[in-house]
Amino acid sequence: MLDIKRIVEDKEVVKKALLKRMEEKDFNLDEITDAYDERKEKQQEYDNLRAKQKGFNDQMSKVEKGSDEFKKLIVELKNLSEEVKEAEEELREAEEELKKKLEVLPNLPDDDVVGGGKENNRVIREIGEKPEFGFKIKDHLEIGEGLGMIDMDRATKMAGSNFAMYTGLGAQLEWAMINYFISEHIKDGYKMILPPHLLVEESGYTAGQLPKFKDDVYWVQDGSMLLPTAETALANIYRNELLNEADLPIKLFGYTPCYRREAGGYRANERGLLRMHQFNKVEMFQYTTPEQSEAALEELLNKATNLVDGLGLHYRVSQLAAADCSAGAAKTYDVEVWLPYLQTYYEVSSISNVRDYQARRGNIKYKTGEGDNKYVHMLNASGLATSRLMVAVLETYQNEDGSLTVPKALQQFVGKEKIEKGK
RNA sequence: GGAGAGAUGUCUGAGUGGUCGAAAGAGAUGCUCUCGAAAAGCAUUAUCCGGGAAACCGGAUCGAGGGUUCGAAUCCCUCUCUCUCCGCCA
Repeated sequence: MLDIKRIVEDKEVVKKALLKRMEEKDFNLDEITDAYDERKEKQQEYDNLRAKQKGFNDQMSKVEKGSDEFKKLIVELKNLSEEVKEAEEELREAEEELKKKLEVLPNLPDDDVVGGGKENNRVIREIGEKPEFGFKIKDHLEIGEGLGMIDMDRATKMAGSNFAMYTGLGAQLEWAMINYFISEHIKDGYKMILPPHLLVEESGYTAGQLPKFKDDVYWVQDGSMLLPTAETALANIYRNELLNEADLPIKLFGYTPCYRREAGGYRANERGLLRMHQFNKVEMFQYTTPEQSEAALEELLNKATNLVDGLGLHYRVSQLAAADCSAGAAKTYDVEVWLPYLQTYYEVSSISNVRDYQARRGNIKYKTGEGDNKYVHMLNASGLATSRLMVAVLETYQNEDGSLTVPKALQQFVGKEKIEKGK
């Protein structure tokens, strides 16, 4: 949620920032400031009427009940009461109207974020080299299924399309990655969280996924949603709470599966583990002061790339153009690993500074040393999405004989250096 | 799942229709005292919206939403959550 005052005071600046990620026809700031003025007016009317009404309280308490004077006052006050109720209703409507217009606006991109969509994403770092193979390589499914690590057919039988089942060493390898990430985050002083997976609607709203993405999440019968990412949970830990400045930054990470309907459908080549209704992800999260958040974003980026480095995969880091950032993000980096079979880079981590966007939606503040209450800044970063990394690991570490070398960092967790057929 | 009790400010907790944004205590902060600290005394101590340069003024907020009433923290209804007892169960 954007700060309405910012829109009122700096309309042109806000407009210019939004134009980096939206087309002019898709938003209208004048409508918003009009709605704000309308609300202000309705509030004034209501406040005045209420003040008048409350002014009679003293008098009423002193007049004898049932006396002529009492009866006379009642008649007058009944009318006033009606007016107050009308004004209250109008105020409520004006407030709702303003909120409705305001909450659909995405965050303002940072100054150093370029405008436009995907095509303007800027690769800022490229690490390692595309692996060379002296043989015809297989895709991750062929390797994984060949080694008994993944069973797509049976997963589909029990769950429907676009679900995967990890079996045997496949499950162990997936879990090894999670373990590896967890141990690194703990080393870095991040606090581990295992949150609920079913969340109330309000949580989706605070994280910024609702109302926009209501068709992309799974809903269960009593009105809760299955979280599409641990971020949704981690962004709600302190909802409606007041934190202390001394406690910031708060650094957390959580592991959950991510459940997504992927309502848009699939591209033909996104087979196997690339886009699933359920995938595993370790998510990092920080609550900071406004002054701390930019450094925190860089810290999270470094943590994410360190993990990919540890796996020995080739990857690049992109800074996303405004329209490619998720709605809440002011600035986003993507870490994309190289997939040898598809000959393309795929996102395994998205690192975003949402600044106070989620904090406004969830009313999350901190008390400064001076005693002011200010909105916290919040940052989220995958650290990392393991199911997609599995694709890169399977393809990058495949051997000509169909076996798989286990990346060094994972060997202690898998208990093997190599995965071979039938062994 | 059944029965009951409850939800008030940073915390504990009083408040059953008007003078209540809310007693009292704790905590915190400031001042006095002190070489310093403790103790003691005094003072201050919610957030949001609107107006104002400011002092300050008006309004909202006592779990959430609705209702009754001229008037609601207080009465009624619904919901959420917490606690106790019983049942059931990883």
